[in-house]
Amino acid sequence: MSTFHLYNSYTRQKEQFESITPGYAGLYVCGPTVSGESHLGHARPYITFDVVQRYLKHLGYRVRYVRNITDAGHFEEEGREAIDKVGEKAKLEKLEPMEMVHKYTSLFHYGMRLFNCEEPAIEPTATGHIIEQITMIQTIIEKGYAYEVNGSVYFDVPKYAANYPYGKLSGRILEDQLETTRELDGQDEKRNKADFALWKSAPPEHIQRWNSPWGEGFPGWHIECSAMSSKYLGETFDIHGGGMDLQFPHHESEIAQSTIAHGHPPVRYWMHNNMITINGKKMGKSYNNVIKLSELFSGNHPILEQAYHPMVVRFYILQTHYRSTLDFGNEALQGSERAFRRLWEAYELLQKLPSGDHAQAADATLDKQVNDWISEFADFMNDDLNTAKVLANMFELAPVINGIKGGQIASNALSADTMNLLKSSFKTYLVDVLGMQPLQAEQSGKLESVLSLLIEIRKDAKKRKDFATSDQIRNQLAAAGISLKDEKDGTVSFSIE
RNA sequence: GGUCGGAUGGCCGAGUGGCUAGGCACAGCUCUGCAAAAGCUGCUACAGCGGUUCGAAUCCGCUUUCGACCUCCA
Repeated sequence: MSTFHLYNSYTRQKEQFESITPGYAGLYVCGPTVSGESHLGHARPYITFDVVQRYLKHLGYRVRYVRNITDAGHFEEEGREAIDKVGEKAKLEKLEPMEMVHKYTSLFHYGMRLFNCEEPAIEPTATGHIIEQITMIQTIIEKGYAYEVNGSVYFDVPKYAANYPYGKLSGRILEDQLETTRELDGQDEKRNKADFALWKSAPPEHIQRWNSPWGEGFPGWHIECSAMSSKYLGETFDIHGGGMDLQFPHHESEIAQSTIAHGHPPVRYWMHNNMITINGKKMGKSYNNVIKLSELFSGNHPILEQAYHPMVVRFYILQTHYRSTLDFGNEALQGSERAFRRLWEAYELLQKLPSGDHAQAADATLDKQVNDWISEFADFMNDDLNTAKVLANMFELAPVINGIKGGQIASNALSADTMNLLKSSFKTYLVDVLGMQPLQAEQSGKLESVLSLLIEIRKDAKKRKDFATSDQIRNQLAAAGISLKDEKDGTVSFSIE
């Protein structure tokens, strides 16, 4: 596709992306609830939407990327006992809510940096926008779509559904919702079962509480995203992203609230990434199969056979289309690690190859094939962010690069223009758009000089046919995690794990 | 129970009405003092049963089966 198309969850079809303000793109992504440590499941949306905002930038948009931090409690609807999740956990851990929130926010940021996710332009917190949320709730009350009971405020869903397409995003019908009745306590407050809280009166034991026109309480879960997204991106903005599990009720409620408060729907394009599963089951606290990011990176978890580098995880995630479920497995991750190493080596090799000065390609067929593969990078990204296909083409190109280096392909097979295009495109898509980084950090130079000494000694030994010595050097370095490779041209390269 | 989405080769996965995606693993070969890497070659699958079609893994129906959402959740 020649222009950027993305799958809009709201219309259930691929649509051409057109921003509201030409040249600018607004992106809002539901951020983490920082009442616990980030886990593997968090990696998927934030890596996915990092690529979205990187690609929008690549296309020339000035992007305002907003991702919130939920640091106020979420709580049950449906009349269950209103428990502030943040407050509750805080008691268990004997922490101040803000102390706990700060701790997990920092850990989240740490994980995002390791994944090489660029920082959002704005990262608003729910607790920092209580006023905005109260104001929005007041507007909804004034418009007649919310009511107060005992210090709590609820959104009138049936009234909304009578006038607006409630349930369109998540594909459900209000009547069905009403039928899935379960008898729960404390439901009397709400007029209708499907109503959701905009503001909840805080019981005495509740730690987080704010003054409001309805007494002391705390905001409902859905209102924060509506208040903050409209504040920073406008009443209607381009893209709203998040995990599929947020479609209902969270995003459906956002649409309802914003539509009433502002008079029009809030979002042009809804994007939802699919879930990560472990042995076919969604990862979640209730399944007891959560792998925290720190465990993933250290390998310290019963499911894990080894530690996995953040870049391997990122690569693994991008090898799958974001709307497919992604099943986690050691074998798959280990495969990704090898594959990524190979791809990255080819990339680095490519940048060192001379482009030559021959205007004509000696192998016109290969030259055209390479150009086709390159031009497909954009086509695939434009087709709803098909990162899997982009990577597949890179793996088509890797043997070409390695072949030129290894001599199986003539150095003048590709024209100088093609070589230059290959170099720049590979960098653009692998590094800038997909956001990949090398597995190993830059070396300090001291280690390199030591290694070059050992390599020289080994070269001498090989000249003397003293293979015992040369093999000893290579084997002991290998044991230390440094592998040597004798290249065809007589040089020796090394890589450090 | 309601709604929705899947079932692809040893594993992970893309995708399409007809033209072997890709990766990992595996086997052979080339290169090499030996390794490693790299290159070449091989491995050709789409849950089952019907139907539509010149042709279906791709469309339709049924069956089996897995999952997601309906409740905090990325």
